[in-house]
Amino acid sequence: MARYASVVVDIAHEQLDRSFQYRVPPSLQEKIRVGTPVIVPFGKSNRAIKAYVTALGDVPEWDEGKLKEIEEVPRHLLQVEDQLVALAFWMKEQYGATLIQALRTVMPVKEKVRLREARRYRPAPTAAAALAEAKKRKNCAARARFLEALLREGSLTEEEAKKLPVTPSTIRPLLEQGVVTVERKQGSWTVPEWMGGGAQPPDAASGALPDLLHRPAVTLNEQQKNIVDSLVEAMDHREKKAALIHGVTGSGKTEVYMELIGHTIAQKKQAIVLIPEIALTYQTAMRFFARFGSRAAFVNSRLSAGERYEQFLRAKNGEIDVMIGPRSALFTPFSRLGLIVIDEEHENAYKSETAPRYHARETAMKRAEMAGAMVVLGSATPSMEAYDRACRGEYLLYRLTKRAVFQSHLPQIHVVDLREELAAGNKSIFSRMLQEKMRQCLQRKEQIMLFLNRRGYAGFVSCRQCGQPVCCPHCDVSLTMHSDGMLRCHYCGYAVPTPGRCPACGSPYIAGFGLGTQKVQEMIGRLFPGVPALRMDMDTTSGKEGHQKILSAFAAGKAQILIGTQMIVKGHDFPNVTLVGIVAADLSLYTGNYRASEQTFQLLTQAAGRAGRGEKGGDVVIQTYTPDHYSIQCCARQDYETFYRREMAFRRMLCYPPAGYLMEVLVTSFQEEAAQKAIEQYAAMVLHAGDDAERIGPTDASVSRIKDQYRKLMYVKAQNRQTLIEIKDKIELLYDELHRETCCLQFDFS
DNA sequence: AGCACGCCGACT
DNA sequence: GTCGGCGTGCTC
Repeated sequence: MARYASVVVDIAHEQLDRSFQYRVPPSLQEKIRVGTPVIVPFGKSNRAIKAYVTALGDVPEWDEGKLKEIEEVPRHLLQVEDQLVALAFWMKEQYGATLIQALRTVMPVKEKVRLREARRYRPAPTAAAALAEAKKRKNCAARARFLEALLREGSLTEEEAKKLPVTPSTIRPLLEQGVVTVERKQGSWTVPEWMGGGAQPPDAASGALPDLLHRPAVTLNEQQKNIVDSLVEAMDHREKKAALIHGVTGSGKTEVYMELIGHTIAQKKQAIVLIPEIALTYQTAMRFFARFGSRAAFVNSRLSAGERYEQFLRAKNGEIDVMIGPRSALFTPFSRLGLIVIDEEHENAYKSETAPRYHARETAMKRAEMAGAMVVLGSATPSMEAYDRACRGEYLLYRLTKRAVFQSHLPQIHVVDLREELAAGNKSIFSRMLQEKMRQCLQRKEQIMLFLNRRGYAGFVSCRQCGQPVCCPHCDVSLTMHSDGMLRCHYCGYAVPTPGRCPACGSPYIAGFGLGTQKVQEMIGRLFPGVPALRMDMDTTSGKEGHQKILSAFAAGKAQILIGTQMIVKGHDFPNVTLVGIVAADLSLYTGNYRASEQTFQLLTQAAGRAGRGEKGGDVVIQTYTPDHYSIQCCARQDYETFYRREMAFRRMLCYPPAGYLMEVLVTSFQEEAAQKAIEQYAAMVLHAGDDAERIGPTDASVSRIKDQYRKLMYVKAQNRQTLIEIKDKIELLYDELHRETCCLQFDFS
């Protein structure tokens, strides 16, 4: 039995973001495990606070005399929080991260900076008098400073107060006297500002809620009805823990989700709906409000921390039954969770980019298992992982093949071989077919989307003489040419004017390569003078509001052509779009990632789905230099099954996921030798691990330096996940022992 | 975060 | 001397 326990204290502050060791009294030894919530005395006043046990041991890591004793194990805690903490432990174990990082992920409320932003000081009516008083007295300089600024500005944030400078110990007495009030930004269940703002849930005032829950908002077609019936059965009898709905774009998956959520609520349980951030539109929000009224709530990255906190609080208090949001909504503290829906399950937005690099799909499965809930996945182009599991019977599998929208047709897809275009003397970036279709479409006064998986103006600049591209001195990536004549690094923002001569060999034969949205826009301008074309990519707009503006302008018909990268094909419906052009499908096909084919298939299918959302039908033109590739062929025939089989064969052959498991080990350091040495030691360890693990690398990462940090990586493949986790644990131990000081270590399971 | 500690000027 | 305002630093 362990005599000492390390705990993390349940307080929202950076400086407390570490563990403290306590003695475990004999009476509690049976009860205390890693992850157990405990009450401990803390600080000079020994106030009792809640903490979680992070480690157990028999060695005191602190002056033993100063160690305090754990007070108690609380009896009836909010089980939700404890469940989420357990989930954090699981995530740490599965994905590799510090416990603190994992806890922070599941308890996003505790964010120091954000909470600060949400707080505002305002002067009370008595403030002016208090200021005069403070000025009279000589030892109240800070007080006067604060009150003066407050009266001048009307209100101050905590940040602004700090700059004056004024510390909390000056403000506290003023708050107690009521001279100053503090205002926390209150969230509300109205549609948030960023979604068009202000509107109220339709039935909020009428109290017509119970009625709504039992009445289907729309009539379901036969397919939808069958799926709902079967899933309700599965939910009630706990036959299976998960299901996958493979439904073509526009086949009405949302209606199925709504029914299932309605059923969940009727069972007095709660539901979480995960949506890729970009797909959460005003229309979607209104549909949920229309059905579930104020029992539904949304979270979103644009919400202030205060608003988000408010929503999570409402969830904890049982005031809501449905939470809709991006992957972080998975950690909504519902205590009676019954259903998790993951829409567009294949989206890579569900994979976290920061430690713990969890996948929302896998983590949802774990949370559902803990809570006894059901997981329902939906996609028009299921991920290889999900479809593989469904095929093997781990998930129930359903298909929705009919478009629910009346009279809408699947688009006609044409594949154009760009090699033939060149042979025929067409040097334009638009094939003859695309040009012709665009012309016809413009004549019919319909709209066109041109899709390009690239950003910037003309890609990189390289020398024809020596072949060297112009690179960023900090990041070792090629710089991208922009229309203002500057070359920019997409990682660190480094910018330099386009050189007239090659920096490497001095040759004047230096020029740009590639294709960007700006270039496409220019070509459109030349081909169709006077036709308004909008462009949307990372460069044209700063922030998501800008994107929204462009999309609304296009939807309102202010332009006939929309040119853009991935972001234009996700989630938005434009009924007047009858032509979608994919300028160069190859751009996403040869990125050097083993998922490139899958991503291309998904992207093309999605882009194709944008055409003909109205009654008019539509055309899709895919331009490519490799028209025979199965991603393109299967997309053109709208044949997911064949794509899946071809891709799965490829994955099996090379043991890539989901046929095997793959772990990336990334070491970063300001000192190149340190990173190199560390990765080599880890590599040697994998070799000794024997078993079924296979090592790839180590090598420099494809971007070998970012912001002056060197990046070394290796991959480990194995037949089962546990092998990889064991290797990960060993590497973590070695890292803690030897490289902690000089390097950062990250894992990525894909 | 929340609290004690210690420094400093002001006042009985 | 003592009191209150104010900044600083620590919490096993």
